[in-house]
Amino acid sequence: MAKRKAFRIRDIARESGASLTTVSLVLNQRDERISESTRQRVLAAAQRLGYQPSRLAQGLQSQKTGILAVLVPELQHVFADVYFGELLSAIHDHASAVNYKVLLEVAHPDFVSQAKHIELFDRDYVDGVLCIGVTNKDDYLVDFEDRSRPAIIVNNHLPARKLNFVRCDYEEAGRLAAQYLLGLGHRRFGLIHGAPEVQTSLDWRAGVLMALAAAGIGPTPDHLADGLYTEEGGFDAAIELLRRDPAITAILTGNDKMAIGALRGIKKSGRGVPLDVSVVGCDGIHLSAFTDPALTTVHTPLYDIGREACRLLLDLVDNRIDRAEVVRPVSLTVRESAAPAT
Amino acid sequence: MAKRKAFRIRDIARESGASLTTVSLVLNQRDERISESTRQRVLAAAQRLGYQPSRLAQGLQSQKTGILAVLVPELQHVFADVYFGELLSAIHDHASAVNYKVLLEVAHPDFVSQAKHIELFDRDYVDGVLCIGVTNKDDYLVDFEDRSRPAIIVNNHLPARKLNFVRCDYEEAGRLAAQYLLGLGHRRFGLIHGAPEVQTSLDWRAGVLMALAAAGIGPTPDHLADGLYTEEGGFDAAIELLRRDPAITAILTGNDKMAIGALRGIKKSGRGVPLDVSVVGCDGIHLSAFTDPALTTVHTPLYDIGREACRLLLDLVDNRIDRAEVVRPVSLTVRESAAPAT
DNA sequence: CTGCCTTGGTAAAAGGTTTTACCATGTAGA
DNA sequence: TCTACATGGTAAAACCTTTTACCAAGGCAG
Repeated sequence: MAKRKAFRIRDIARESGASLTTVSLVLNQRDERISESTRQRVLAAAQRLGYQPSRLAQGLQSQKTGILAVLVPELQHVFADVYFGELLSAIHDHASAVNYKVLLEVAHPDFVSQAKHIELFDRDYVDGVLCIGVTNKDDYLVDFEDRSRPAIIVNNHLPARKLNFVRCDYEEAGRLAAQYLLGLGHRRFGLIHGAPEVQTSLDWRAGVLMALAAAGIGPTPDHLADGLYTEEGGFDAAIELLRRDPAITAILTGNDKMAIGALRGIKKSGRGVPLDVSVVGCDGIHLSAFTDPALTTVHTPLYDIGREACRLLLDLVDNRIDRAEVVRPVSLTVRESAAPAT
Repeated sequence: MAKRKAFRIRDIARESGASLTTVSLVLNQRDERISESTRQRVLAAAQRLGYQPSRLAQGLQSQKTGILAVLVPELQHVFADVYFGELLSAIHDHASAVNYKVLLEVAHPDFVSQAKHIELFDRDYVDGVLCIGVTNKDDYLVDFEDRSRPAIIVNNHLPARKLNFVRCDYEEAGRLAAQYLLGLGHRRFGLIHGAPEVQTSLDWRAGVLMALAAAGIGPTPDHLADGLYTEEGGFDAAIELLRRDPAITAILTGNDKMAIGALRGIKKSGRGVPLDVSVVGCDGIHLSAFTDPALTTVHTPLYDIGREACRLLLDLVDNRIDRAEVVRPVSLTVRESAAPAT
């Protein structure tokens, strides 16, 4: 079967006996000047033929593509990660609700070295970009400081750059977790943070340390470990922290994956959670409710963040706003993994 | 800062003193008839201005979009699932290697009821579609039987429909798993299969039952359970199967997520793996190597399948082939979760 | 009867690229 | 001196839509 060509505006003009212009005007509701009878004839023909305008031609004319790109980092199994998955779902949901399409891009080294992030705009692929999982080392983001290429950093920010962002308050997240554990009487803490080139990782750590300092507690470098944002990393870090200081009674982690790893690491070290060691995670991913014990964590509204980022990107694209710098609040979700210090 | 317009072919024509045609010919290497000096002038100008052709205009002319859609089912956390993630990674990798972009679509009820899968083609959004996670109930797929809308079913097939597919041999997967356990001396089996509307789920089950029948074993319906392709489902199913027949010594599952759930369910039922009950999974996802005990499973080459599907879809798009029906072999990965029957 | 305003509609341009068909100019052969 | 044919290049059409500018016909006032 040969390629059946879709009907074009010309076909429906012929079919309805009107001109191209008339058809276009009717279809776009710019039809103040068209008589009702003509309008009906055109509409009927369009309906009958199942006409759909070509996005290519529309885009050429309007200089809009109707497509947004989501730029994800090159990580082992990015697309199998709940964190990225949640953001991606939110973005896709909102985009398709407003008739936008979502293009997927992975920011691997070739992508940035060949300036593909610019090509996305210059070659008319997309109207805007959502960047997720960025780090302070992503220098190519400088190309998005310019208003000419609308972009939003999702759930992160780069202090050194003037970029739009929508994120939640990771400093507050750290503070909440620490204050909760302080309230339970803990005085000896281990911190498992994520990759230090990720700004929110630093924010979270700063929040924790600030709260501890306010309580007169200044943990040594010995009480800090990088959990790489992974379960394995959290596992190793927990074991290492307890080895360095066996008197630790509480461990805070920068995300839930590391907390899940830490749970296992603590058990492996021969201790119980929360009886010997309390754990407080961060993010509130679905799985965090199903660990054993269920994880006490700081809930970051990832889905909201994704949707809001998408919404604001479109505001940027359509020039309804100039800048976007949004910080959303976080909240503590108390479950079973933290208990009073004994 | 106002929107800085990208340079167009007209700009580089003016800049190099050549005509639009000449510029286009040079840039597309259709330049047998252009003198070397003109060629160099054009190339230099294009380089200097950083010219990139508009895909919108190119697409309008060539009637090709350079974009492929990936259609994923509407599932809780699709984008956080290793199975879909692996396929998505493979598809994206191959597509971008050959300069195609990947558009993301979720096949929720509205999407199909509004025939958005057809719109994707008729409105010139994409050149082809890759369908992952389809079921025998996805009637809209009938619209892809027609050659005019190139599509490939990824790692599945629909016996009732004449659709292109690239998948692995799930019947063989079931057979391999069963034969391995038979070889270890097991005679009493429990089967945890995936959703019955998924054809490969039926294939796997048929493969297992065939191998068992060949050994003179005909399990009753009591030995079958639906694990919904999820960890929770596998957990529940394992407990239920062992309740129905406490003499079961081996459990086979249709994917690794269910196997991971089954591992926990078996322990919960007070038995050890593999001492009391052996388990063999299916797929060989990354995580399957890190369970305790490490999972013996049938490896399905998901990444290969995804890449091959993408490759063949492009062959279809460019009319290099007419049909694609590919079945890839699977292989057993022996680890620790299955042991000789006692 | 002339000029002007409505009403209903259309021709043409613009958006950016590729491709087809054609046009100069120069050279060689007869 | 003319034909024949390379060589090097360009104008214009085509892809499809939206928008701007314009036109024809009818009605009305002056």
